[in-house]
Amino acid sequence: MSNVKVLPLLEPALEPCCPPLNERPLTAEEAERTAVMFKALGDPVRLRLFSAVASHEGGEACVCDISDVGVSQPTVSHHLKKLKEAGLLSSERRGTWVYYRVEPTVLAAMGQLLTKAAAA
Amino acid sequence: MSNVKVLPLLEPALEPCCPPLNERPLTAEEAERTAVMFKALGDPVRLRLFSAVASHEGGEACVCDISDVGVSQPTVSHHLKKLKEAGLLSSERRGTWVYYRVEPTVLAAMGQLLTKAAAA
DNA sequence: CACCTGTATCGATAGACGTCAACATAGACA
DNA sequence: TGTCTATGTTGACGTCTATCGATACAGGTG
Repeated sequence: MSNVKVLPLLEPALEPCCPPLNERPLTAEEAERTAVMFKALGDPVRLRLFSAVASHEGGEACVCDISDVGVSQPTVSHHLKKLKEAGLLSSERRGTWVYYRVEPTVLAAMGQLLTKAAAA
Repeated sequence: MSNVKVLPLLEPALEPCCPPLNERPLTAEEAERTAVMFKALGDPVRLRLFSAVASHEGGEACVCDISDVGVSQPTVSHHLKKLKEAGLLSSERRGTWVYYRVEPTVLAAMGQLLTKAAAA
């Protein structure tokens, strides 16, 4: 089950998933895929976890490095899973610890959705 | 009630609310404010409405121009209110119609949160 | 004034979501 | 093998939220 590909926009990988938000109205399907990513960042705890990983040395961090966000350990695990399912983080086990790292491609795509829209 | 200021990051207006997501871990308060904006775009219907406004001529649109997203009129109104409360849209009544327009400052700030993080 | 159209609000409801305690799993080490 | 630590999963519970029909409000027109 954890092997299932749920990354919403890594399949095309060439296109940033969707056009900038001001180019044309998004289709229902485009909106569905894109909303998953924004929703993933739409929770304060997830935003802190993501920021903690992104700002950590090398753009990756062990769960033990970032789990001090005021919620229980299962909740941290749950939120990291959500971020992973949204394609924003990837994880890798190295010995005892699990390391999460940011997916820069997806991050850049999201950013361009907004900055290109803001510029025009 | 509609005059109440709920825009989460228009008060500073100088700073993009928070540092890029990879500069340092967000504080709880920063995450709280920022998550509101991402959450607003984390719904497919809202994303379509926002994209419809942003891509409309002049960056603004009447509700009647964009309300064909497959949900009832009260639901459209509800989502537009959410986007407005998040600071992403502003509205103005002109005669019979209400026009919504994008708030480019906020949009750019969100974009930089992501693009600066992706670049580094 | 009455009536029509466009938009917002109210109240209810079903489903999604965040959270936790309890338990399960994976790897390290003795 | 057994035990300890780190992380993930399960199940339950309360709250939030998306949605709708009904209704209210605003502005134009007659």
